[in-house]
Amino acid sequence: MTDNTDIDELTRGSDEVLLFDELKSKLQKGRPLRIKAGFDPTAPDLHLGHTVLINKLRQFQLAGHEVIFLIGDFTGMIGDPTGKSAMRPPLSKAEVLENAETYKQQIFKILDPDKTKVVFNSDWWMNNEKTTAASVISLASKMTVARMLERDDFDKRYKSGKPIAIHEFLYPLVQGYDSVELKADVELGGTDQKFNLLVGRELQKESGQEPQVIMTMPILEGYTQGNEKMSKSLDNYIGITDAPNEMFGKIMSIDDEKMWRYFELLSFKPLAEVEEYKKQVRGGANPRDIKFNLAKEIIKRFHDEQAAENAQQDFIQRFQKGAIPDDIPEKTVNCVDGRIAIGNILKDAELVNSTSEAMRMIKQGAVKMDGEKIEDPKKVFTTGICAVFQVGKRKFARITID
RNA sequence: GGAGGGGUGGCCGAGUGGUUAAAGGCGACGGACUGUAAAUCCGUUCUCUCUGAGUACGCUGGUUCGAAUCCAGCCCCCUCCA
Repeated sequence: MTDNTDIDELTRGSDEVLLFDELKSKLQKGRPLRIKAGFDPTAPDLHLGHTVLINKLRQFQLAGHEVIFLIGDFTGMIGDPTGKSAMRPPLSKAEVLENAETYKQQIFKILDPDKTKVVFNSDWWMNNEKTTAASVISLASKMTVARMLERDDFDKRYKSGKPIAIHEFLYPLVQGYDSVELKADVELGGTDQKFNLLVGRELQKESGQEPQVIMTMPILEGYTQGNEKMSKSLDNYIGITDAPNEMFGKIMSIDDEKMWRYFELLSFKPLAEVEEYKKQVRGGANPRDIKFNLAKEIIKRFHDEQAAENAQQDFIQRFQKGAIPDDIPEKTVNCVDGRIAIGNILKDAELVNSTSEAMRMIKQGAVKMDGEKIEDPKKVFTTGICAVFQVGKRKFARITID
């Protein structure tokens, strides 16, 4: 079981722990704690941002605690308050189970399947005598509007006159009640979840349970410029199913400052070792080489050691020595009358999104064929050619013209 | 139910009859420089059969030689009053 010297690692990277002393005393109980974390049922396509929380679960798991992975298939219907009101249509049981499988495939690269309990909150929210409309109203009676408006998101919207739908108030209550149902000792969530997690504490107190400790984890920034959160819609994410080379490249393009954040939140290396890296950089080591370690560790986690090694070699070949990578996709494009223009080749091979973009790329000197720059945007090719086409530094395809 | 404000390109946001594929910013992309980092500089950023053409400013229709800009109807969003 965890001893107190581990508490720094256990709370590593966390944004807030409420209450820290309660966590300490819970850890001293000498029994495995019940660690809860909830996930949306609709987005089983995880990226590194999601894994910040999962990594934290892993830490608790390694320390001997019981991890409860809650799939919010009922709360998912309400839709977490984000301003877009509207209930989301419920997923069918089959869809939920399918998504759960996808989740498992992904999270078990980090968590131990034998020690992870996966639960669905529809189990106690739907078709269950305990939770009738009357009990929901009773639950709602435990919270006041003023208290609800303490939530930052609600507060801002209320003050600025933006609408808040009534059902949005139910979300924190429902999520909070989940903690009662699960008798959670600790609940993990993103910083944006703080309010919801606190509601869990309140409701547990109401029902005579010792309140859960809440630990919020920061939202990981995307790997591209700026500090926006990593998300699919901003296309600044590193997916955990990304191919090794892609992962390697993305991690290498993180800027040096942000790299430390990634180390703190994503690496399993002890804090002391990370400190050592920082010292090396201060002493003049090239941050790129430190970043190599990060990239390899992450790829090893989601692929394997060999893949990580290969990705690094490929990276060195490609970017330090300017070679063409060896795992480039094979594409075949068809021409109409035995002829096809360069713009259409690049578009059909998905190297660009439109022929207009192809034109621009050529004008900007970004297009190469077998390493030779293509200057003529109207260049026409005929059947039977097979060559490596390149757009910019990253996009390659071996294209056969058929 | 009444009064008012608003819907513009990935986002923010100018533009109130023509020189507007639509200022500016952000983001993204390409090039230079590098460590495919950052910063910086230059360029690009609707589509197509690309020195030309076609679409485009919530939707539909109208006025006009010409509309994102004017008119009518409709849809959606917001504010205040009840």
